[in-house]
Amino acid sequence: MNSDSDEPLSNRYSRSMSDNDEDEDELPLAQRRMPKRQQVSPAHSDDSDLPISRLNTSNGKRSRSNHTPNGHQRDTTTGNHRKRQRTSASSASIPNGKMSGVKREPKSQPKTEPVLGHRHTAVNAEPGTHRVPNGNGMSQDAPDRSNGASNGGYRWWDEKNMGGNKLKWSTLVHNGVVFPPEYVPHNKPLIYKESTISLGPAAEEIATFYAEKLGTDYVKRPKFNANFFEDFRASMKGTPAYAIVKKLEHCDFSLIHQHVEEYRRAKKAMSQEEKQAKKKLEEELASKYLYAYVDGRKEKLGSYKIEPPGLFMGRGDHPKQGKVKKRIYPEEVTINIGEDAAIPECPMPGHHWGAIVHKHDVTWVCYWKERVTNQAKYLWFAAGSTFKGMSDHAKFEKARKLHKYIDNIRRDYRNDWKAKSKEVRQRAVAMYLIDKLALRVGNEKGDDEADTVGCCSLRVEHIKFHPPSTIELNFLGKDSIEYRNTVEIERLAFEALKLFCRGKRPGDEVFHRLSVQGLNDYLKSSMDGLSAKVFRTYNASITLDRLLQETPSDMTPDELVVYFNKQNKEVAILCNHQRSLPKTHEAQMQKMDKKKNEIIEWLEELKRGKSALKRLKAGSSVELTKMRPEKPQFTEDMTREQRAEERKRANEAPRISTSVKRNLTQLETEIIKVEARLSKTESTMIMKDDLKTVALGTSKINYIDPRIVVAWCKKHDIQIEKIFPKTLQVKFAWAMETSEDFRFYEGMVS
DNA sequence: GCGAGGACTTAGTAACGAGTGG
DNA sequence: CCACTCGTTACTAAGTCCTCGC
Repeated sequence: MNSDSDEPLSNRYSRSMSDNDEDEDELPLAQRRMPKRQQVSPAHSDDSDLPISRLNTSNGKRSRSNHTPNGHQRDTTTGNHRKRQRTSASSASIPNGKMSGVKREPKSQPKTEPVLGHRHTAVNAEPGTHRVPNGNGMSQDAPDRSNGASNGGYRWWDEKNMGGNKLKWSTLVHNGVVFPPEYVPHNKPLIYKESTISLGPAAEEIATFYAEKLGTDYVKRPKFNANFFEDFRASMKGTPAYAIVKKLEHCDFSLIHQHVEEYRRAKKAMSQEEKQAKKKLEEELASKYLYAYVDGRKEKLGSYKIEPPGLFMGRGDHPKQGKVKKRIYPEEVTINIGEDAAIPECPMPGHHWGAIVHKHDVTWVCYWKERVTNQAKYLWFAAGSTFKGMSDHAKFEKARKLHKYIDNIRRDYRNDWKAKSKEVRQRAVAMYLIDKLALRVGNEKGDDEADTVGCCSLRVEHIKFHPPSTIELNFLGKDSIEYRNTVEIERLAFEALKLFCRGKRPGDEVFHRLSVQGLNDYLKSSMDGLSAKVFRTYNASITLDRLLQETPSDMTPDELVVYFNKQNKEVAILCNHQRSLPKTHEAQMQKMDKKKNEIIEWLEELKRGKSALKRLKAGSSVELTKMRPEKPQFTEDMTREQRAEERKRANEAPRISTSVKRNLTQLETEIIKVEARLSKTESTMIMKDDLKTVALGTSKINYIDPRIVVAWCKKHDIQIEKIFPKTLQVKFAWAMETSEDFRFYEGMVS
């Protein structure tokens, strides 16, 4: 517990206003700085305080929906204590919102001299000097010892001093990036009130974006349609269509939609050779652009393509969904490259790069501003690159380090639930929720973004209290994914939380005194580099590590993989990683159910036969009735469609009763086999239904220390490819040599 | 000290294509 | 062999966290 005197005056002031007062009129202060507190000394901890899996909660039900769980929008006139209006104001800071022509430097100045892109004029380097040997700077092909690795097989994890540098590279050479091709009009008209309207190329392209989305849920959303139509109509300005096309309801995109469908069909129906040719073309392009040289090493990029134009597909209730994302031209793009490297030729004739910079402290090769959200977009290196690998490794080492501090941190936040200062109490309860429930921290969001929340931005309407100490959380989190969890929490935290909500309106923030910055600043005082997101990584990884320790020893490899996925699922549920219900899920379940019933039917027949046989003398056999599906009757001249039709008919036809003979030994072995098949079918069904809305991949890619997986695979003699697909093996190349003894929370470098 | 925005990670989904079982 | 499933990859939106400039 920190004493008042340790605090800056500003905090004391805010405390005097709020301490122990649960006044409903209490206004959030603009200042939400947290007091510094004494350093927590590291200590080892036991295995207590595991995060509680969502499965064990009284109500493990989770669902997903596209609407606000609470069914209503926050009252912005009364209950809005949130800082908003960030982006709208900022977009105005760029005059006219355009960059073209003017070579504009991105706001943050590079450490090295920036060079505004004047039509590929080489910068800093005198012509012809300090250049990589050949013209394009990509000649010195380092030998690729990589085995498909993204970084030429460079084993950075063998180096003494990996990462940690402010400067990320000394030399950077690449060939630039590729732009989406110009639009080629198809001249299919729009139908408006039953007459055809030919659109100019600009409007036609936008209409085509929309036609591509027909059939999806997006076009059912009023906001999506309204935003689209506004931009669509604006694109018609100056053409005759502008005077005619006034309402989306009267627009019929079916001719364009037809064209889109035809194009899709044709693409699908391409011959093998055509597909090959296309693939080859793509590979040729990739061979020029997909790799860059970092300090002389060949490193793979994540992508070399500027995003093509289209409609902005914002998730959830995004205010800007449906708006048109315009085509990006080189003038809007900033290239980051080494001073000595040749400046890549601008791939679009008649255009030039927006700017060329030499920022050694960042890892992107190109940057532009996306005009709908005003967000910066970058092209980065691939997941298996040295940059990403090092940073991934550092992320997990940081999470492992947290283990040394976690006991103290938990002890402290429990103590702080009783603190005098409300800010301290709010911070302590928020930390508890972040730790226990693996919640995201929840930054403030603007009015021009979907209304989603995390821990710090939780509102009163998101929590229900069920005494003595159970809370029911229901809110939309990242990507507007619903978080729904009813969970028992510690009594003191429950009481504190209830107090935070007392007298507030539904739209008020629960932790109105707490800021993300304040929370993270405080965490840093407990452990160097600690921030809220580390808890998610830590709890996800340590949960899996511990669960895997309990692996039964008598499992077959197949069973082990199933077992792994089951534990992986626990982690995914902890992190609330969801996916949408697969469209065919219901049908698949029905199919499996049918199969299961058929197995049961056959099993009963076998058992009936067995008991019948017992009444007969040894060596005799019995007649059984086996139901077989009808076989499809194909003829030579049948078309593809006819064959499919026939297959379907046979499948749906009543099964044919056949008679088979079995003796006792045959029966007994078959019963065992069929029982095994039945149990496998049943467990697959349960698993499938369990996982229908759970996404396992996200935790595997982002939260689970890959060394845990590698160690487990080695220990149980499971091939790594059963757990990690090829791309993950490349991404986690640094973890592949982990020994089977590896434990997430032991033996880490401090 | 604060807000804006820059840099980077994390996220779900659509498209693709390899594997598989009838 | 062929259709269908399912795992994988590509894509890009949406978070986190920190720095920068006022």
